[in-house]
Amino acid sequence: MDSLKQCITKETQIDTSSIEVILSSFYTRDLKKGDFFLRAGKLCTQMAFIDTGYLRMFDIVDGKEVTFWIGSSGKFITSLSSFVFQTTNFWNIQAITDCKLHIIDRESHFTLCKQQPKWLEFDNHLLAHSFALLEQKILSQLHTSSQQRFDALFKADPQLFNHVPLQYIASMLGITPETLSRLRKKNAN
Amino acid sequence: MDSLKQCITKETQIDTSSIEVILSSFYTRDLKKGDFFLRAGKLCTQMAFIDTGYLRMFDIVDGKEVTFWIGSSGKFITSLSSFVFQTTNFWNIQAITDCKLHIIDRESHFTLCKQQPKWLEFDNHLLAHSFALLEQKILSQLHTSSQQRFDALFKADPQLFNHVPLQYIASMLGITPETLSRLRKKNAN
DNA sequence: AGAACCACTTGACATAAATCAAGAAAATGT
DNA sequence: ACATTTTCTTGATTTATGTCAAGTGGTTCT
Repeated sequence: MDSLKQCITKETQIDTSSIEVILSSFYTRDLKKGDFFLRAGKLCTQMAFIDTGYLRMFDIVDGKEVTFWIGSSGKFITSLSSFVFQTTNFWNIQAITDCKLHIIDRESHFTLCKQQPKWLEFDNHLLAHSFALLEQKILSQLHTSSQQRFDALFKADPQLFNHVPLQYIASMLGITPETLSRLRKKNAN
Repeated sequence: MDSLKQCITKETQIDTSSIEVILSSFYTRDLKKGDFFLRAGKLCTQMAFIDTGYLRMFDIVDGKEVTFWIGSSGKFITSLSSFVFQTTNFWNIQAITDCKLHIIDRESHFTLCKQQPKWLEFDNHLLAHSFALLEQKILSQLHTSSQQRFDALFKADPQLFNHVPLQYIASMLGITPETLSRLRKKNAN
């Protein structure tokens, strides 16, 4: 759980005993490529920290899969509104590669929130950050070209393109696989 | 505050004294067309229920205004992550028409959350709903055409087009004013 | 009321991106 | 290791949308 520990301690000053309590609320689970972490229509009762691997969050619209987000190591992944508010979740979350996850259950999470102020603080940070990310994503969809979105993503996480089927990346950028292929070619020259 | 009362009671069963306490935490404020409810760079310490009028939430990118959302009567408007987590807000919120708002301050809000379980419940609903809205908006930007987004908006709120400058609506849909003009023409025939 | 401004529309044209179709490359299963 | 399937690339073409420019109608201000 070293990576998770780092992720938390990077964000907030925290004493050894507290971090240990927090870490002990997580358990580790391995997913094989293709396994589902969550399916549409279910309640989401778990939040996962991605130790290694990639997962994608997608919806099926008019029979087509639309990838909303791809999570990679060092990030948390969950269907946030369902996890927090127990509304019906409509996302699918699936492992794109073999994954190692550190998972916390909903009840453990809320217990921790009450008992460990530092976890509450960290969780608040996570929530605010997630919300800001969504807003940023919308903003970029509203006024940037495919080219610009590709460039930004490539700069932010070049490794992604080596580990994840490009069709998912294309979908996440709101473009077709063909267009992504051409942008990549341009980028290489 | 009748409209606000209705908005809350529509969502949850609540006794008379509780709703009165909640309503008394709000105060009313009028905005003139063009007035700002919030400016980028500030902390957001207020959440507003729109009794009458329209407001827009926008950011300035590369010198251009990008409208993120337009709020109309019966909705709440605030820079949510800033209001909840006191992170720096980067949205501008401006009255598009004269507006009547019912406002609650951040401290009052958190006091209410502790003292009135029904308000906490209602707030949870608001948060979950907001989050789901953002997700939906991203999804629609990722896989629908201008035409489809226009149709959906026109169906959801035809009145909007009579009260709000079309350039803001265009921006919110991620298209140019010219394209919106042509879609409207098509729609009329 | 008139001047100035602003918002919207329209047309001509340019461009980005989607679609369709074929083939190459890579990954997977046996 | 081979056959099969999936994923990616490439080219030709079409389509949707953006850009530029001009003109119209409406609103606001003094």
